[in-house]
Amino acid sequence: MERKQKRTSMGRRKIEIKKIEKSSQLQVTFSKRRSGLFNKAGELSVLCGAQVAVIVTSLAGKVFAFGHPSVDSVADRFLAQGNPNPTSSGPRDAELIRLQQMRNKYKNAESMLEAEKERERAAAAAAPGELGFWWDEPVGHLELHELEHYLAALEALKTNVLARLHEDETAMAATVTASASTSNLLDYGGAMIGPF
Amino acid sequence: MERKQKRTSMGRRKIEIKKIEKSSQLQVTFSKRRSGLFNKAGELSVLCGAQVAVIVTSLAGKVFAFGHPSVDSVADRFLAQGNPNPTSSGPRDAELIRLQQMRNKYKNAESMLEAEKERERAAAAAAPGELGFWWDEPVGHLELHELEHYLAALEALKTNVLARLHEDETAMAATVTASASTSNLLDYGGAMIGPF
DNA sequence: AACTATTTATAAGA
DNA sequence: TTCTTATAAATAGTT
Repeated sequence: MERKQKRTSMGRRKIEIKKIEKSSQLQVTFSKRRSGLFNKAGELSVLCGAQVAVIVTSLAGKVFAFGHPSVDSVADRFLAQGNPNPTSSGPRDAELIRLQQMRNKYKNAESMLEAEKERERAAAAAAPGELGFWWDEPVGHLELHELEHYLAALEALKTNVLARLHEDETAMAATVTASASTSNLLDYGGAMIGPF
Repeated sequence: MERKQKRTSMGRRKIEIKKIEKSSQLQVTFSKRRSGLFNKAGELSVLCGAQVAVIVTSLAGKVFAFGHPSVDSVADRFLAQGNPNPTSSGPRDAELIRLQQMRNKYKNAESMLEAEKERERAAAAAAPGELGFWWDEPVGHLELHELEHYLAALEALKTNVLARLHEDETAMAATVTASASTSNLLDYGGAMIGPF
């Protein structure tokens, strides 16, 4: 079909990866790129059967999180197989009980998202070979206090990550160099270790 | 400059977003897209001053996580300002004490990454206007048990997220529709709520 | 929110 | 895994 507008755009231009100063511009870029990031995360998850979780907090304190599959479905699976008898003792079981308690507490707040979850389950059922699908949660104005929970979560993850790394110390040492040298993450000053 | 090779590639081709069956190709795609995802996350973080955390678990059980700024530096900041007197009581303080304990435990395992962290701090110092930089952790063979911790972390996050949402219930209801309708995440069956 | 001209990310192939 | 190349996607600047 014919075009009635003259060319109106200079098109995309290259930008430096540095903090955007203009607030309005930052806002729109944040929105666009956050969408893009979540989309990429979703594609990675689907294409590779990977579990993905992304958490983004804007300068203004708004928090967005995204993940696949749903935390709930996966948690259920692991709790079911790893903890047949919640009252038995031992460190591992204690851990599981705490997890279970956490889940119970969580379930109370969960009901309000029941509709959303149901929709997710339906979508998941339609995709053969997949166990569940994603959750994508937004959080309102996040004050500093709320971030504590976010940090606690990452803290807990990292604790486990580091403990695990300690066990595999030797293997890790061998892979650090190779991976770091090929990572474009270094462009931003980040360090990359792995994979192994 | 002249090119001596004949054209050798058909170039990139469009693919469907569905699970890749061929294992070798899945591996390559996982690696490339994981890099791309982390890179995007880093750019978003820098461009918009956003806090970003990404966790990816491959089918094989390898886990990669990435975040900005470092969990540690941000946690320190919030603990310091939110909990001037850890021995005072109340629900909030109890929460903080538990968090503090978690951090202490974490610090024990932390030392082995000291070198990496130092490098990160240096990089952060070189970037004016930034508070810290990223951590990017790999974890070795992650068995089902280890995933419990990962899930517990996400669980904790979600608990808080949902509790927070409950407080802002009215505001949320108004934004669900608008956001969901413009999200390409729906292409994969996901539900998007927010932002608000 | 839509529109393009470009820049980026990447699927294949070597 | 790494490099190349052709193409698909993402997105910066505009309207």
